[in-house]
Amino acid sequence: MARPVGDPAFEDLTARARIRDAAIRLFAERGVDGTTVRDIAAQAGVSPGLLRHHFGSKEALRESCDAYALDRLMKIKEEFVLDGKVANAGFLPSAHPAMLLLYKYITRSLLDGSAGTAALFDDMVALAEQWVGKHAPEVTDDYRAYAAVLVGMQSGLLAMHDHVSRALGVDVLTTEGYLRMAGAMADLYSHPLLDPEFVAKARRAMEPLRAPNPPTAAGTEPAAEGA
Amino acid sequence: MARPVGDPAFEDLTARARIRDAAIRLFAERGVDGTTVRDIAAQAGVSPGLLRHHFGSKEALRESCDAYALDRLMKIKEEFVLDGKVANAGFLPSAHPAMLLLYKYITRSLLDGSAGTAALFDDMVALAEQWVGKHAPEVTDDYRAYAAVLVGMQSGLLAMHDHVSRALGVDVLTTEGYLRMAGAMADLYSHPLLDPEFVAKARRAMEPLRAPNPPTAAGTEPAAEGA
DNA sequence: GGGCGGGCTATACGAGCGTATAGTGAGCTG
DNA sequence: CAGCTCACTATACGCTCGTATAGCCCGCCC
Repeated sequence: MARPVGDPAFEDLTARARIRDAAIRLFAERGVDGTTVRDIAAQAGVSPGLLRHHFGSKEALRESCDAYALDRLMKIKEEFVLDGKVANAGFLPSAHPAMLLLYKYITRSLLDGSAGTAALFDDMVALAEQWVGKHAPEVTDDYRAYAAVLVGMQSGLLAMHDHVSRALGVDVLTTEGYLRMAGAMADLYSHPLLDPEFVAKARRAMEPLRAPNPPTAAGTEPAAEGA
Repeated sequence: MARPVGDPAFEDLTARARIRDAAIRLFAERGVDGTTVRDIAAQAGVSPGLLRHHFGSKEALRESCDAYALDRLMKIKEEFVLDGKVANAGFLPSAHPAMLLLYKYITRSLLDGSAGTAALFDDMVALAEQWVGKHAPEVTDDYRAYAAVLVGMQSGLLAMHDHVSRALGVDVLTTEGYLRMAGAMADLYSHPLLDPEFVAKARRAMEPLRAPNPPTAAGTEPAAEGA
Protein backbone atom coordinates (compact mmCIF):
# COMPACT_ATOMS: atom_id res chain seq x y z
CA MET A 1 0.00 0.00 0.00
CA ALA A 2 2.54 2.51 1.13
CA ARG A 3 4.95 1.50 -1.59
CA PRO A 4 3.16 -0.05 -4.54
CA VAL A 5 4.95 -2.44 -6.81
CA GLY A 6 5.08 0.18 -9.51
CA ASP A 7 7.26 2.51 -7.45
CA PRO A 8 10.64 2.75 -9.22
CA ALA A 9 12.63 3.18 -6.00
CA PHE A 10 10.81 0.13 -4.69
CA GLU A 11 11.70 -2.05 -7.65
CA ASP A 12 15.35 -1.04 -7.48
CA LEU A 13 15.71 -2.83 -4.18
CA THR A 14 16.71 -6.46 -4.10
CA ALA A 15 13.95 -8.84 -3.17
CA ARG A 16 15.66 -9.47 0.13
CA ALA A 17 15.60 -5.77 0.99
CA ARG A 18 12.00 -5.42 -0.13
CA ILE A 19 11.00 -8.28 2.15
CA ARG A 20 12.82 -6.74 5.08
CA ASP A 21 11.26 -3.33 4.48
CA ALA A 22 7.80 -4.79 4.09
CA ALA A 23 8.26 -6.80 7.28
CA ILE A 24 9.37 -3.75 9.24
CA ARG A 25 6.41 -1.76 8.02
CA LEU A 26 3.90 -4.51 8.76
CA PHE A 27 5.43 -5.54 12.08
CA ALA A 28 5.38 -1.87 13.13
CA GLU A 29 1.76 -1.55 12.10
CA ARG A 30 0.18 -4.80 13.28
CA GLY A 31 2.78 -6.44 15.49
CA VAL A 32 4.62 -9.68 14.76
CA ASP A 33 1.76 -12.02 15.61
CA GLY A 34 -0.69 -9.90 13.67
CA THR A 35 1.34 -10.20 10.50
CA THR A 36 1.52 -13.34 8.35
CA VAL A 37 4.40 -14.30 6.11
CA ARG A 38 1.92 -14.22 3.25
CA ASP A 39 1.11 -10.59 4.04
CA ILE A 40 4.77 -9.69 3.98
CA ALA A 41 5.37 -11.56 0.75
CA ALA A 42 2.43 -9.85 -0.92
CA GLN A 43 3.60 -6.44 0.26
CA ALA A 44 7.10 -7.16 -1.04
CA GLY A 45 5.78 -8.52 -4.33
CA VAL A 46 7.31 -11.99 -3.95
CA SER A 47 6.12 -15.48 -3.13
CA PRO A 48 5.86 -16.60 0.49
CA GLY A 49 8.47 -19.28 -0.07
CA LEU A 50 11.11 -16.66 -0.76
CA LEU A 51 10.97 -15.43 2.81
CA ARG A 52 12.00 -18.83 4.00
CA HIS A 53 14.70 -19.04 1.33
CA HIS A 54 16.30 -15.76 2.42
CA PHE A 55 15.65 -15.69 6.14
CA GLY A 56 14.95 -19.26 7.22
CA SER A 57 11.90 -18.56 9.35
CA LYS A 58 9.53 -15.83 10.42
CA GLU A 59 11.30 -15.50 13.75
CA ALA A 60 14.69 -15.20 12.06
CA LEU A 61 13.28 -12.55 9.74
CA ARG A 62 12.02 -10.68 12.75
CA GLU A 63 15.44 -10.78 14.41
CA SER A 64 16.96 -9.56 11.19
CA CYS A 65 14.50 -6.67 11.18
CA ASP A 66 15.32 -5.85 14.79
CA ALA A 67 19.02 -5.71 14.06
CA TYR A 68 18.50 -3.64 10.95
CA ALA A 69 16.19 -1.18 12.70
CA LEU A 70 18.57 -0.75 15.62
CA ASP A 71 21.46 -0.24 13.26
CA ARG A 72 19.61 2.33 11.18
CA LEU A 73 18.53 4.14 14.32
CA MET A 74 22.09 4.42 15.56
CA LYS A 75 23.39 5.54 12.19
CA ILE A 76 20.80 8.29 11.90
CA LYS A 77 21.32 9.41 15.48
CA GLU A 78 25.04 9.65 14.91
CA GLU A 79 24.67 11.54 11.71
CA PHE A 80 22.11 14.04 12.94
CA VAL A 81 22.83 14.49 16.62
CA LEU A 82 26.55 13.97 16.92
CA ASP A 83 27.13 15.97 13.76
CA GLY A 84 25.01 18.72 15.20
CA LYS A 85 22.38 18.78 12.48
CA VAL A 86 19.63 18.77 15.08
CA ALA A 87 19.88 20.64 18.34
CA ASN A 88 17.67 18.42 20.47
CA ALA A 89 17.29 14.68 20.04
CA GLY A 90 13.66 14.93 21.07
CA PHE A 91 12.88 16.69 17.82
CA LEU A 92 14.85 14.30 15.65
CA PRO A 93 11.87 12.43 14.20
CA SER A 94 10.57 15.70 12.85
CA ALA A 95 13.73 16.16 10.85
CA HIS A 96 14.10 12.67 9.41
CA PRO A 97 10.86 10.98 8.33
CA ALA A 98 12.38 7.50 8.34
CA MET A 99 12.78 7.92 12.09
CA LEU A 100 9.04 7.90 12.57
CA LEU A 101 8.75 4.42 11.10
CA LEU A 102 11.75 3.23 13.09
CA TYR A 103 10.29 4.60 16.31
CA LYS A 104 7.02 2.89 15.54
CA TYR A 105 8.76 -0.40 14.78
CA ILE A 106 10.90 -0.34 17.89
CA THR A 107 8.03 0.64 20.13
CA ARG A 108 6.00 -2.25 18.80
CA SER A 109 8.96 -4.55 19.19
CA LEU A 110 9.20 -3.48 22.82
CA LEU A 111 5.60 -4.53 23.33
CA ASP A 112 5.99 -7.77 21.41
CA GLY A 113 8.99 -8.68 23.54
CA SER A 114 12.30 -8.79 21.72
CA ALA A 115 15.68 -9.29 23.34
CA GLY A 116 17.37 -6.65 21.19
CA THR A 117 14.95 -3.85 21.85
CA ALA A 118 14.71 -4.77 25.52
CA ALA A 119 18.46 -4.21 25.71
CA LEU A 120 17.98 -0.87 23.99
CA PHE A 121 15.44 0.07 26.64
CA ASP A 122 17.88 -0.84 29.39
CA ASP A 123 20.61 1.21 27.74
CA MET A 124 18.33 4.22 27.55
CA VAL A 125 17.46 3.86 31.22
CA ALA A 126 21.15 3.74 32.13
CA LEU A 127 21.82 6.78 29.97
CA ALA A 128 18.91 8.68 31.49
CA GLU A 129 20.05 7.74 34.97
CA GLN A 130 23.48 9.21 34.30
CA TRP A 131 22.03 12.28 32.68
CA VAL A 132 19.72 13.04 35.58
CA GLY A 133 22.48 12.52 38.13
CA LYS A 134 24.68 14.93 36.24
CA HIS A 135 22.32 17.62 35.00
CA ALA A 136 19.36 17.58 37.37
CA PRO A 137 20.37 15.85 40.61
CA GLU A 138 17.78 17.72 42.64
CA VAL A 139 14.67 16.31 40.99
CA THR A 140 14.62 12.98 42.84
CA ASP A 141 16.25 10.75 45.42
CA ASP A 142 15.71 7.60 43.38
CA TYR A 143 17.63 8.10 40.14
CA ARG A 144 17.04 4.60 38.93
CA ALA A 145 13.27 4.71 39.27
CA TYR A 146 13.14 8.22 37.90
CA ALA A 147 15.09 7.18 34.80
CA ALA A 148 13.02 4.04 34.31
CA VAL A 149 9.81 6.05 34.53
CA LEU A 150 11.16 8.66 32.14
CA VAL A 151 12.11 6.13 29.50
CA GLY A 152 9.01 4.04 30.10
CA MET A 153 6.75 7.05 29.72
CA GLN A 154 8.44 8.26 26.60
CA SER A 155 8.34 4.90 24.84
CA GLY A 156 4.91 4.20 26.28
CA LEU A 157 3.60 7.44 24.85
CA LEU A 158 4.63 6.20 21.44
CA ALA A 159 2.95 2.88 22.17
CA MET A 160 -0.26 4.84 22.72
CA HIS A 161 0.19 6.86 19.55
CA ASP A 162 -3.14 5.73 18.14
CA HIS A 163 -5.05 7.10 21.09
CA VAL A 164 -2.98 10.26 21.38
CA SER A 165 -3.49 10.88 17.68
CA ARG A 166 -7.23 10.45 18.04
CA ALA A 167 -7.32 12.87 20.96
CA LEU A 168 -5.30 15.40 19.00
CA GLY A 169 -7.00 14.94 15.66
CA VAL A 170 -3.64 14.50 13.95
CA ASP A 171 -1.39 11.48 13.52
CA VAL A 172 1.49 12.01 15.92
CA LEU A 173 3.69 9.83 13.75
CA THR A 174 3.79 12.43 11.04
CA THR A 175 6.08 15.43 11.18
CA GLU A 176 3.20 17.78 11.95
CA GLY A 177 1.71 15.64 14.69
CA TYR A 178 5.02 14.76 16.23
CA LEU A 179 5.96 18.40 16.58
CA ARG A 180 2.76 19.15 18.42
CA MET A 181 3.28 16.21 20.74
CA ALA A 182 6.92 17.08 21.32
CA GLY A 183 5.89 20.61 22.18
CA ALA A 184 3.57 19.37 24.90
CA MET A 185 6.29 17.06 26.19
CA ALA A 186 8.66 20.00 26.40
CA ASP A 187 6.06 21.88 28.42
CA LEU A 188 5.65 18.92 30.71
CA TYR A 189 9.38 18.62 31.35
CA SER A 190 10.04 22.29 31.90
CA HIS A 191 7.20 23.30 34.23
CA PRO A 192 6.20 21.65 37.49
CA LEU A 193 2.64 20.39 37.33
CA LEU A 194 2.13 19.47 40.97
CA ASP A 195 2.92 21.45 44.10
CA PRO A 196 5.90 19.74 45.81
CA GLU A 197 4.29 20.26 49.19
CA PHE A 198 1.10 18.58 48.10
CA VAL A 199 3.12 15.69 46.74
CA ALA A 200 5.11 15.39 49.94
CA LYS A 201 1.91 15.28 51.93
CA ALA A 202 0.36 12.64 49.72
CA ARG A 203 3.55 10.63 49.92
CA ARG A 204 3.51 10.72 53.68
CA ALA A 205 -0.12 9.68 53.76
CA MET A 206 0.68 6.67 51.59
CA GLU A 207 3.72 5.64 53.61
CA PRO A 208 1.82 3.08 55.72
CA LEU A 209 1.13 1.08 52.58
CA ARG A 210 4.80 0.50 52.02
CA ALA A 211 5.41 -1.60 55.11
CA PRO A 212 2.91 -4.48 55.02
CA ASN A 213 4.64 -7.37 53.36
CA PRO A 214 1.60 -9.50 52.50
CA PRO A 215 0.12 -7.69 49.50
CA THR A 216 -1.60 -11.01 48.70
CA ALA A 217 -1.91 -10.24 44.98
CA ALA A 218 -5.52 -11.32 44.77
CA GLY A 219 -5.29 -11.51 41.04
CA THR A 220 -2.24 -12.21 38.96
CA GLU A 221 0.99 -13.78 39.67
CA PRO A 222 2.96 -12.41 36.77
CA ALA A 223 5.01 -15.17 35.28
CA ALA A 224 8.13 -13.16 34.53
CA GLU A 225 8.20 -13.13 30.79
CA GLY A 226 11.55 -14.32 29.52
CA ALA A 227 14.11 -12.09 27.84
CA MET B 1 -1.63 -21.41 37.75
CA ALA B 2 -2.64 -18.20 39.43
CA ARG B 3 -5.87 -19.59 40.76
CA PRO B 4 -5.76 -23.34 40.85
CA VAL B 5 -8.94 -25.30 40.57
CA GLY B 6 -8.62 -26.34 44.19
CA ASP B 7 -8.99 -22.79 45.46
CA PRO B 8 -12.24 -22.67 47.50
CA ALA B 9 -13.03 -19.05 46.61
CA PHE B 10 -12.47 -20.04 43.00
CA GLU B 11 -14.87 -22.93 43.09
CA ASP B 12 -17.57 -20.84 44.72
CA LEU B 13 -17.87 -18.75 41.57
CA THR B 14 -20.28 -19.74 38.86
CA ALA B 15 -18.68 -21.16 35.75
CA ARG B 16 -19.65 -18.02 33.89
CA ALA B 17 -17.80 -15.83 36.39
CA ARG B 18 -14.78 -18.13 36.37
CA ILE B 19 -14.61 -17.89 32.60
CA ARG B 20 -14.81 -14.11 32.73
CA ASP B 21 -12.12 -13.88 35.41
CA ALA B 22 -9.84 -16.26 33.57
CA ALA B 23 -10.34 -14.31 30.35
CA ILE B 24 -9.52 -11.00 32.02
CA ARG B 25 -6.38 -12.44 33.54
CA LEU B 26 -5.21 -14.03 30.31
CA PHE B 27 -6.18 -11.11 28.08
CA ALA B 28 -4.29 -8.79 30.45
CA GLU B 29 -1.24 -11.03 30.36
CA ARG B 30 -1.02 -12.07 26.72
CA GLY B 31 -3.44 -9.87 24.86
CA VAL B 32 -6.62 -10.99 23.12
CA ASP B 33 -4.96 -12.47 20.05
CA GLY B 34 -2.36 -14.21 22.17
CA THR B 35 -5.04 -16.03 24.15
CA THR B 36 -7.06 -18.97 22.83
CA VAL B 37 -10.51 -19.95 23.98
CA ARG B 38 -9.00 -23.28 24.94
CA ASP B 39 -6.53 -21.50 27.25
CA ILE B 40 -9.35 -19.63 28.92
CA ALA B 41 -11.46 -22.75 29.30
CA ALA B 42 -8.56 -24.66 30.84
CA GLN B 43 -7.83 -21.81 33.25
CA ALA B 44 -11.50 -21.66 34.25
CA GLY B 45 -11.74 -25.43 34.59
CA VAL B 46 -14.48 -25.89 31.98
CA SER B 47 -14.74 -27.17 28.44
CA PRO B 48 -14.12 -24.82 25.51
CA GLY B 49 -17.67 -25.25 24.32
CA LEU B 50 -19.00 -23.61 27.43
CA LEU B 51 -17.48 -20.27 26.49
CA ARG B 52 -19.59 -20.27 23.38
CA HIS B 53 -22.65 -21.37 25.32
CA HIS B 54 -22.37 -18.47 27.77
CA PHE B 55 -20.88 -15.71 25.65
CA GLY B 56 -21.54 -16.61 22.02
CA SER B 57 -18.10 -15.88 20.67
CA LYS B 58 -14.60 -14.90 21.71
CA GLU B 59 -15.20 -11.32 20.63
CA ALA B 60 -18.42 -11.13 22.64
CA LEU B 61 -16.59 -12.52 25.65
CA ARG B 62 -13.97 -9.85 25.22
CA GLU B 63 -16.59 -7.10 25.10
CA SER B 64 -18.15 -8.57 28.21
CA CYS B 65 -14.76 -8.45 29.92
CA ASP B 66 -14.26 -4.84 28.84
CA ALA B 67 -17.59 -3.80 30.26
CA TYR B 68 -17.00 -5.70 33.48
CA ALA B 69 -13.51 -4.25 33.93
CA LEU B 70 -14.68 -0.70 33.29
CA ASP B 71 -17.55 -1.18 35.70
CA ARG B 72 -15.34 -2.59 38.43
CA LEU B 73 -12.86 0.23 37.92
CA MET B 74 -15.53 2.87 38.35
CA LYS B 75 -17.00 1.16 41.39
CA ILE B 76 -13.63 0.96 43.12
CA LYS B 77 -12.74 4.51 42.22
CA GLU B 78 -16.01 5.74 43.62
CA GLU B 79 -15.65 3.79 46.80
CA PHE B 80 -12.04 4.72 47.51
CA VAL B 81 -11.61 8.17 46.07
CA LEU B 82 -15.00 9.77 46.39
CA ASP B 83 -15.38 8.33 49.86
CA GLY B 84 -11.99 9.71 50.77
CA LYS B 85 -10.35 6.42 51.63
CA VAL B 86 -7.33 7.32 49.52
CA ALA B 87 -5.96 10.84 49.34
CA ASN B 88 -4.47 10.70 45.85
CA ALA B 89 -5.88 8.66 42.98
CA GLY B 90 -2.37 8.02 41.73
CA PHE B 91 -1.73 5.81 44.72
CA LEU B 92 -4.97 3.91 44.48
CA PRO B 93 -3.54 0.69 43.02
CA SER B 94 -1.31 0.40 46.05
CA ALA B 95 -4.34 0.34 48.29
CA HIS B 96 -6.51 -2.07 46.35
CA PRO B 97 -4.70 -5.06 44.81
CA ALA B 98 -7.50 -5.83 42.36
CA MET B 99 -6.77 -2.47 40.77
CA LEU B 100 -3.42 -3.68 39.55
CA LEU B 101 -5.03 -6.42 37.48
CA LEU B 102 -7.66 -4.02 36.19
CA TYR B 103 -5.02 -1.50 35.18
CA LYS B 104 -3.11 -4.21 33.42
CA TYR B 105 -6.21 -5.42 31.62
CA ILE B 106 -7.30 -1.98 30.51
CA THR B 107 -3.83 -1.01 29.38
CA ARG B 108 -3.63 -4.12 27.26
CA SER B 109 -7.09 -3.49 25.94
CA LEU B 110 -5.95 -0.03 24.89
CA LEU B 111 -3.15 -1.59 22.89
CA ASP B 112 -5.37 -4.29 21.41
CA GLY B 113 -7.83 -1.67 20.29
CA SER B 114 -11.22 -1.75 21.99
CA ALA B 115 -13.96 0.80 21.54
CA GLY B 116 -14.83 0.88 25.23
CA THR B 117 -11.35 1.52 26.53
CA ALA B 118 -10.64 4.00 23.74
CA ALA B 119 -13.62 5.99 25.01
CA LEU B 120 -12.18 5.76 28.52
CA PHE B 121 -8.92 7.19 27.21
CA ASP B 122 -10.76 10.07 25.58
CA ASP B 123 -12.65 10.76 28.79
CA MET B 124 -9.41 10.87 30.74
CA VAL B 125 -7.92 13.30 28.26
CA ALA B 126 -10.95 15.56 28.56
CA LEU B 127 -10.75 15.37 32.34
CA ALA B 128 -7.03 16.12 32.34
CA GLU B 129 -7.58 19.04 29.98
CA GLN B 130 -10.10 20.56 32.35
CA TRP B 131 -7.91 19.90 35.34
CA VAL B 132 -4.87 21.55 33.82
CA GLY B 133 -6.85 24.56 32.70
CA LYS B 134 -8.21 24.98 36.19
CA HIS B 135 -5.29 24.08 38.45
CA ALA B 136 -2.16 24.70 36.40
CA PRO B 137 -2.99 27.01 33.51
CA GLU B 138 0.56 28.32 33.27
CA VAL B 139 2.25 25.06 32.27
CA THR B 140 1.31 25.15 28.58
CA ASP B 141 -0.44 27.01 25.79
CA ASP B 142 -1.81 23.84 24.24
CA TYR B 143 -4.06 22.28 26.87
CA ARG B 144 -5.35 19.62 24.57
CA ALA B 145 -1.94 18.31 23.54
CA TYR B 146 -0.66 18.59 27.09
CA ALA B 147 -3.56 16.52 28.41
CA ALA B 148 -3.23 13.93 25.65
CA VAL B 149 0.48 13.56 26.35
CA LEU B 150 -0.15 13.31 30.07
CA VAL B 151 -2.72 10.55 29.71
CA GLY B 152 -0.78 8.82 26.94
CA MET B 153 2.39 8.79 29.01
CA GLN B 154 0.66 7.50 32.09
CA SER B 155 -1.12 4.67 30.33
CA GLY B 156 1.91 4.06 28.14
CA LEU B 157 4.09 3.67 31.19
CA LEU B 158 1.83 0.85 32.30
CA ALA B 159 2.04 -0.65 28.83
CA MET B 160 5.80 -0.79 29.31
CA HIS B 161 5.51 -2.31 32.76
CA ASP B 162 7.58 -5.35 31.79
CA HIS B 163 10.54 -3.22 30.83
CA VAL B 164 10.18 -0.79 33.71
CA SER B 165 9.99 -3.73 36.09
CA ARG B 166 13.14 -5.22 34.64
CA ALA B 167 14.98 -1.92 34.97
CA LEU B 168 13.84 -1.58 38.58
CA GLY B 169 14.30 -5.19 39.59
CA VAL B 170 10.78 -5.29 40.99
CA ASP B 171 7.42 -5.93 39.34
CA VAL B 172 5.71 -2.55 39.19
CA LEU B 173 2.34 -4.25 39.15
CA THR B 174 2.72 -5.31 42.74
CA THR B 175 2.08 -2.96 45.64
CA GLU B 176 5.77 -2.61 46.39
CA GLY B 177 6.82 -1.93 42.82
CA TYR B 178 3.91 0.36 42.10
CA LEU B 179 4.75 2.54 45.07
CA ARG B 180 8.31 2.96 43.86
CA MET B 181 7.14 3.83 40.38
CA ALA B 182 4.51 6.23 41.66
CA GLY B 183 7.13 7.93 43.78
CA ALA B 184 9.27 8.60 40.73
CA MET B 185 6.22 9.86 38.86
CA ALA B 186 5.49 12.25 41.69
CA ASP B 187 9.06 13.54 41.47
CA LEU B 188 8.71 13.99 37.74
CA TYR B 189 5.50 15.97 38.06
CA SER B 190 6.63 18.20 40.88
CA HIS B 191 10.11 19.28 39.74
CA PRO B 192 11.07 20.81 36.39
CA LEU B 193 13.58 18.62 34.60
CA LEU B 194 14.52 20.95 31.76
CA ASP B 195 15.45 24.61 31.84
CA PRO B 196 12.55 26.56 30.26
CA GLU B 197 15.01 28.81 28.45
CA PHE B 198 16.79 25.85 26.93
CA VAL B 199 13.46 24.42 25.83
CA ALA B 200 12.41 27.72 24.32
CA LYS B 201 15.64 27.89 22.39
CA ALA B 202 15.31 24.34 21.08
CA ARG B 203 11.73 25.06 20.11
CA ARG B 204 12.76 28.11 18.12
CA ALA B 205 15.53 26.15 16.41
CA MET B 206 13.01 23.50 15.34
CA GLU B 207 10.47 25.98 14.06
CA PRO B 208 11.58 25.69 10.38
CA LEU B 209 10.69 21.99 10.45
CA ARG B 210 7.06 22.73 10.91
CA ALA B 211 6.42 23.20 7.20
CA PRO B 212 9.03 21.01 5.57
CA ASN B 213 7.72 20.41 2.08
CA PRO B 214 6.00 23.60 1.02
CA PRO B 215 8.66 26.32 1.23
CA THR B 216 5.97 28.95 1.33
CA ALA B 217 3.54 29.37 4.19
CA ALA B 218 6.26 28.54 6.66
CA GLY B 219 5.76 29.23 10.33
CA THR B 220 1.99 29.29 10.16
CA GLU B 221 0.87 26.95 12.84
CA PRO B 222 -2.23 24.87 12.29
CA ALA B 223 -3.45 25.79 15.77
CA ALA B 224 -6.09 23.20 15.20
CA GLU B 225 -8.13 23.03 18.35
CA GLY B 226 -10.03 19.77 18.07
CA ALA B 227 -13.35 19.20 19.79
C1' DG C 1 -42.38 -40.27 38.24
C1' DG C 2 -42.06 -38.68 33.73
C1' DG C 3 -41.02 -35.11 30.72
C1' DC C 4 -38.15 -30.99 30.12
C1' DG C 5 -34.99 -27.08 30.10
C1' DG C 6 -30.44 -25.59 30.46
C1' DG C 7 -25.59 -25.97 32.13
C1' DC C 8 -22.15 -28.57 30.31
C1' DT C 9 -19.07 -31.89 27.41
C1' DA C 10 -17.23 -34.37 23.29
C1' DT C 11 -16.24 -34.19 18.82
C1' DA C 12 -15.81 -32.40 14.46
C1' DC C 13 -15.20 -28.90 10.61
C1' DG C 14 -13.21 -25.43 7.74
C1' DA C 15 -10.01 -21.75 7.57
C1' DG C 16 -5.58 -19.89 8.03
C1' DC C 17 -1.15 -20.33 9.89
C1' DG C 18 4.22 -21.41 9.57
C1' DT C 19 6.86 -24.46 7.32
C1' DA C 20 8.61 -28.03 4.05
C1' DT C 21 9.86 -29.67 -0.57
C1' DA C 22 10.17 -30.22 -5.42
C1' DG C 23 10.79 -27.82 -9.40
C1' DT C 24 11.94 -23.96 -12.86
C1' DG C 25 14.68 -20.82 -15.37
C1' DA C 26 18.19 -17.22 -15.89
C1' DG C 27 23.06 -16.39 -15.57
C1' DC C 28 27.70 -17.48 -14.79
C1' DT C 29 31.88 -20.56 -15.57
C1' DG C 30 34.72 -23.99 -17.84
C1' DC D 1 27.62 -25.54 -25.24
C1' DA D 2 27.27 -28.30 -20.93
C1' DG D 3 26.74 -28.05 -16.30
C1' DC D 4 26.12 -25.86 -12.11
C1' DT D 5 24.32 -22.33 -8.84
C1' DC D 6 20.84 -19.90 -6.86
C1' DA D 7 16.93 -16.68 -6.65
C1' DC D 8 12.38 -17.73 -6.94
C1' DT D 9 7.61 -20.19 -7.42
C1' DA D 10 3.92 -23.68 -6.77
C1' DT D 11 1.99 -26.77 -3.97
C1' DA D 12 1.12 -29.21 -0.07
C1' DC D 13 1.51 -30.87 4.94
C1' DG D 14 0.45 -30.70 9.68
C1' DC D 15 -1.18 -27.98 13.17
C1' DT D 16 -4.04 -24.83 15.82
C1' DC D 17 -7.50 -21.69 15.82
C1' DG D 18 -12.61 -20.13 16.41
C1' DT D 19 -16.80 -22.05 15.74
C1' DA D 20 -20.62 -25.45 15.09
C1' DT D 21 -23.47 -29.41 16.56
C1' DA D 22 -25.20 -33.34 18.91
C1' DG D 23 -25.97 -35.22 23.09
C1' DC D 24 -25.50 -36.04 28.32
C1' DC D 25 -26.94 -35.21 33.07
C1' DC D 26 -29.31 -33.19 36.81
C1' DG D 27 -32.72 -30.41 39.13
C1' DC D 28 -37.42 -28.76 38.63
C1' DC D 29 -42.56 -28.71 38.01
C1' DC D 30 -47.13 -30.93 37.13
